[in-house]
Amino acid sequence: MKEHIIGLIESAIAELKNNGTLHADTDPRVSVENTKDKSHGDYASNVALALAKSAGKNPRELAQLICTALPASDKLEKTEIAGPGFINFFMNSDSCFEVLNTIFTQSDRFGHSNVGAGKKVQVEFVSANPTGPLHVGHGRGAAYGASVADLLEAAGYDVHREYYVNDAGRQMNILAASVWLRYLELHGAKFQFPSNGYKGGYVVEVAEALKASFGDKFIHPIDAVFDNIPADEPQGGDKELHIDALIARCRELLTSEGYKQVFDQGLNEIVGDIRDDLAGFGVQYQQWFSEASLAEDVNRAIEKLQSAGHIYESEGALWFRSTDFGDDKDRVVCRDNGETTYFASDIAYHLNKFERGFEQVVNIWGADHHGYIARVKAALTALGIDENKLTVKLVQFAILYRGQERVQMSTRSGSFVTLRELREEVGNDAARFFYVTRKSEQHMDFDLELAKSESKDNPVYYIQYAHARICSVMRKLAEAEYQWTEKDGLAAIDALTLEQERDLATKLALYPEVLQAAAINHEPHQIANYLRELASDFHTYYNSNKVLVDEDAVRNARTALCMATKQVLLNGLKLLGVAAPSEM
RNA sequence: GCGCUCGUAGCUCAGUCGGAUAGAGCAACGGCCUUCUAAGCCGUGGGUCGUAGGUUCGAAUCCUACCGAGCGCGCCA
Repeated sequence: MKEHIIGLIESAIAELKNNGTLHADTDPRVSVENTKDKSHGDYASNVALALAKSAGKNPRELAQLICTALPASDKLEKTEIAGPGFINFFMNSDSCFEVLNTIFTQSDRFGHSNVGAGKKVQVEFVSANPTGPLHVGHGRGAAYGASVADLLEAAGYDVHREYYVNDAGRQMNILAASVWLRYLELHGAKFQFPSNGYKGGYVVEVAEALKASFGDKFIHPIDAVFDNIPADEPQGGDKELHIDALIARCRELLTSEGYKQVFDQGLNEIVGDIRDDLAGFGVQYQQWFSEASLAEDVNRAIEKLQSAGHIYESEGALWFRSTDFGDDKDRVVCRDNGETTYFASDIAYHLNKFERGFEQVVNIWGADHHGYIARVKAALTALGIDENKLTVKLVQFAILYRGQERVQMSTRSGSFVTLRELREEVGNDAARFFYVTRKSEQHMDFDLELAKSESKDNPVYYIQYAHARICSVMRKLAEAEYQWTEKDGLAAIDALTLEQERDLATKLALYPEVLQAAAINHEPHQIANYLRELASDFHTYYNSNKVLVDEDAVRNARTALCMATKQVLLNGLKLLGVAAPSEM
C-alpha cells in the first residue's frame, strides 16, 4: 500500500517536472509514513515540505499542485493537505480490509519478505566460555540472538546460527585442574582448594562423572600434587602463580593423554549442559564451532597479515599494527613464549567465517567486550575484508530484581543465578519475552516478580491472552454449530463497518513493515512492542463487540478479523520464541 | 585521562528516514462483570526529552561542548 502511494506521488512529481513547475534535476526520495494520528489519514507524505525550497513555492501551494497531479487510484478515498504542507492519504474501506485475504493466503508466512534475497548471514551469539553453566547475563544474549536470527530468516536471509566454543586457553586449563582436584577430593584427598579455581558445585559433578568413567586412573598422592607448588593467595602467595603451577603439575602427573581425558570430560559435560539449557530455552544452533579446531587457521592468519606487512616483532612478541586501521594501540598476536593470543584466534575465526562464504556476519557480544570491536574490524580490513560486512551488536547486562530488591550475582563464589534457575522460576515464555522487550544496548531491569505474575501487569500474558481468547471464540463457534470458512469470512467483509474494526485491520497491515524494520535493524523489541499494541487493539474491540452474533454476514466477517489477528499474534510470538496457548 | 553504550512522565521503557499536539505499560485516582475468558475494557491526572549552544521550513532524533550513569582500556579469555 505504501509503495502504491509512493508510486502515485512519483508520477505526480514527474508530471510537474514535465510542465516545468519543478526543476528537472530535483529528485528527492519520496517519503511516505504511517500516521500517528487518525485524523491525518492512513498515510502521510512530506514531499511538499522537502521540495518547497528548491521549487521556490510555499509548501502548501506545492502540496496542492502535487495533489491535483496525482493519478486516480481505486484504493484511496481521498487526499487532504494539512498542517504546514503534509499530504494525507485516506484509504477506502475495501483496501483497508484487503489485508485479511493476504493473511489467510500467506498464513504463517505473512509478514515474511525477501529483502535478504537469500544472502548468507551468520549470527554468532552467546559463545560463553564453557567453564560453567550459563548465567542470567547470557540469557539476554541467547534470547536476543535467537530472535535476531529468526527475524533475518523471516526477511529472506539464509541464516547460520553459531556458537563459538572457547575450548582453548588458560581458563579451560584452570577448569581441567579444578575438575581433577575435586576428583582427588572424591577419593579422600584433603587439601586447600585453590582460590583461583572454579568452585561451583557443577565442578564436583563433572568430577563425579570423571570418576564414573575412569575410576582410579587419575589418582596421585596429594603430597606429590602439591610438592613445591608456590603458595596461594590466602597463604601470602600469588593466586595466579599457584593455579598455573597446579595446571603444570596436573599435566605432568597425568601425562598428555590423561590430561586430555580430564580436560575433555570437563569440556564435554559443560558444553552438553549449555546445549541442553539453550535447547530448553528454544535456542538452536546450526554449528558449535571449536576454537581449538582453528590451530592451523591461526598460523595462516598471522602469516597472511605478516606477508601484507602488518606484523612486527617487539620484546620477543609478534604485534599486529592495528593502529594503522583505527585501533587505539597495537595488539600482540603471538606471545614471547611462542603461544598465540586469544585475539589471534579471533582473527582466524573471523577470517574463517568469511572464507566460508558468509556475506554478512553478525556478532552478538556482551557490552563488556565493546573494546574489542575496533581491533577485530582492524584485522578484517588488514586482511582485505570489508569491515562493514561485520556487525557487532552489544547486549547490556540485565540487572535482576525480586520486586524492589536487587538480586546479587557473584561469579567468584559460584552462587550466581543460572539461566536454568531463571527459566524454572519464571518460565521460558516470560524469560524470552522480557529479555527482548528492550533494545539490546539499553540497560535493563529484569523484575522476577513481574515476569512470574499472571496478571495484567505482565505483558507476556496480555498478548498470549489475546490469542487464547480468539481460540476460545472458535471453540464457542463450533459449540454453537456455526459453520465458518475463510472464504465465508472474506465474502462478508463489507459487514465490517466499525471504526475499531478498521483500526485493527490497519494494525494487522502494519506487521510486515514492522517485521522488516525489526530484521534490518536487528531489533526484536519492535516486534514485542507491536504485539502489545495489536493485543491492546484486539482486547478493545473484543470487549465492546460480540463476535458470535446471529447475523451470518457480521459473524463471518468478525470471525475473519479475529482469525487474522490470531495468525499475526502467532507469527509474531513465534519470532520471539514465545508460545501462543489456545487456552489459559 | 581516552574510548564505547546510554540519559525521555514517580517507576520500567518505546519513539523507524529529522516531521504535525513527544507515546505505552506500571504506579495513583474514578468507572465497567446477567453477555464469546475481568489474565480484560473505558476515563482522569502526570514532561524544561540531562544542560548549553549550533545546523534548518522543522530537532527527543543530526553536530559540538559540558554534566551524570554503566562498561572497557592485559603478552587474560
